[in-house]
Amino acid sequence: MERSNSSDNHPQSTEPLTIENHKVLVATDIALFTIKDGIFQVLLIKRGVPPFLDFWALPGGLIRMDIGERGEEPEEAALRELKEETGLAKDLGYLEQLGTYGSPNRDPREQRVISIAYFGIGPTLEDPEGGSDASHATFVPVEKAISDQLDLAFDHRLILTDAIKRARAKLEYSTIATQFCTQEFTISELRRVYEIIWDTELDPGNFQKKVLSSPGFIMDLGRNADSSQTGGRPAKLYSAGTETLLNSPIRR
Amino acid sequence: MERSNSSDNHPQSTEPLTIENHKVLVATDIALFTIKDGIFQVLLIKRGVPPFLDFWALPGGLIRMDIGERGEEPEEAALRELKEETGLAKDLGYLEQLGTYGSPNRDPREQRVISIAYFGIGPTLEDPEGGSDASHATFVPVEKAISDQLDLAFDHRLILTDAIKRARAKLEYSTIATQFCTQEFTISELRRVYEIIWDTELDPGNFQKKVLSSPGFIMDLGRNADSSQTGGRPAKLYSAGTETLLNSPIRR
DNA sequence: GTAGATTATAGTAATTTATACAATAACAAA
DNA sequence: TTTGTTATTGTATAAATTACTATAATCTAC
Repeated sequence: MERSNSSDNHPQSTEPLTIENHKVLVATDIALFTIKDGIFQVLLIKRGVPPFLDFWALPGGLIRMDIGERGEEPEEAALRELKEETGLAKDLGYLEQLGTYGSPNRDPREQRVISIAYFGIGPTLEDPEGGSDASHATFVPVEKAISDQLDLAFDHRLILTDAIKRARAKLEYSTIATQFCTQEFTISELRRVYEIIWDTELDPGNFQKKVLSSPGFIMDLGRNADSSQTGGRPAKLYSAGTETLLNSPIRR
Repeated sequence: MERSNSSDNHPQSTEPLTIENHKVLVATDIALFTIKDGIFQVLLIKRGVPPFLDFWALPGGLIRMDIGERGEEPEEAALRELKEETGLAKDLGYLEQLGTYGSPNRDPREQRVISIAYFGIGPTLEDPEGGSDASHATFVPVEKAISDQLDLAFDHRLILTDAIKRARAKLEYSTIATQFCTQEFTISELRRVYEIIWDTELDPGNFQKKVLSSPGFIMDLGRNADSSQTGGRPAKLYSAGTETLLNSPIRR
């Protein structure tokens, strides 16, 4: 229940607080994943301003109240900041809310800031370049990003860890793997998405049968891929199907 | 990325905004489920103040900044409001974040309010009673709660619909069903949780085997339930196990 | 006490699904 | 044309699921 009168008793405080005192800043952050050079990677920016100057961070920023009648939609703010900070031009293949991170001490500055985090997937993109207030934006292998090698700002290591878990879990019971592929792809390319993100090997024949028996997962384009680079029998080309959830999961 | 200087250009506004202008109110809401009288139910309160006076709503309220050093943890705020509004004394069996609802027009009042929604499960509780600012709190069958019979405040029908989906999905691959049971329960009681929430019938023998072959799902207490009320062979008593996720899902 | 009803639990055969691996197909390059 | 490579199909086995049967342990009615 939400109310604008805060006239009730405040046992741990003697000063009466106005409604204004309960307001907080709301930011968004995106963990945007891709597969580049055969490696599962996440988009990070290098911070150019304090706090956490020169630390790496997920792209994001404050929801602005001067856009639209009553401020931005959170998802809209996340996409705007992503484009401002990374110069990313294309639309994302996938975006969903990951969760909200709101611990009182997650931001060291005076003002309390909570963040609505998003989980996104882009197809292999041109290497983005730093925009407005990011001195650098680049894809980083996820293993490196959560390792000790890299200093991540705020609670972004926690957010990123959660996002990686989400990605690995969603591969199993949803069709999001197709979002890591180009618009036209072969079943082998789709299989390699699973192999890279799960760090495992899958049997090509069994994977083929499983994917083809999942209605709405992929659509046969009736054409073959060019095999002059890869060698071997040319593979059929497919595009992403219409279903978002799999009726029976892909197993590791 | 989060920053406290908002010195960048604002294309859709001429007035420069201070950081204070970007702050918003943050509320929490809980969809708290239980099984009562053999029916899947959710805890609702009847609002006693505008807006949405006399509408039904999920328990919740603003995160307070005058509790703790830098204000409350969101989850802490959700539990505090739940207890204030419904008089609920016991601890919950389960609570997780559902998602954040932040559309600019979700609250009709002047101040923009976003809400972090939670999904919770309580064992069959004594009927709660209205507390501080709730004129009435009661469990309502979920089908009735999302039907046209009931007027729900704000976007609480959307939140509740999402929460019900989450409950139905989580039964399949997690052990949360045990949270709908009393501390000691029989396998039949556990099966009835699935049957009630999924509105389906499950084969008792097959369910038994499935549950017993899922490591960490339930723990045998070595005692039998009293069968004088139910008739038939007395069932073994179990308590919730230590695992939270099932390796192989319970199917409908 | 016994018969019948009721519920729990165990067992079993048929079916379906998954897995491991072999066979064939379609190309490129030598 | 032969060889190498990858894609795709097939197949035998293993495992899991499903539908159903059998047995066990209690209660109630007589």
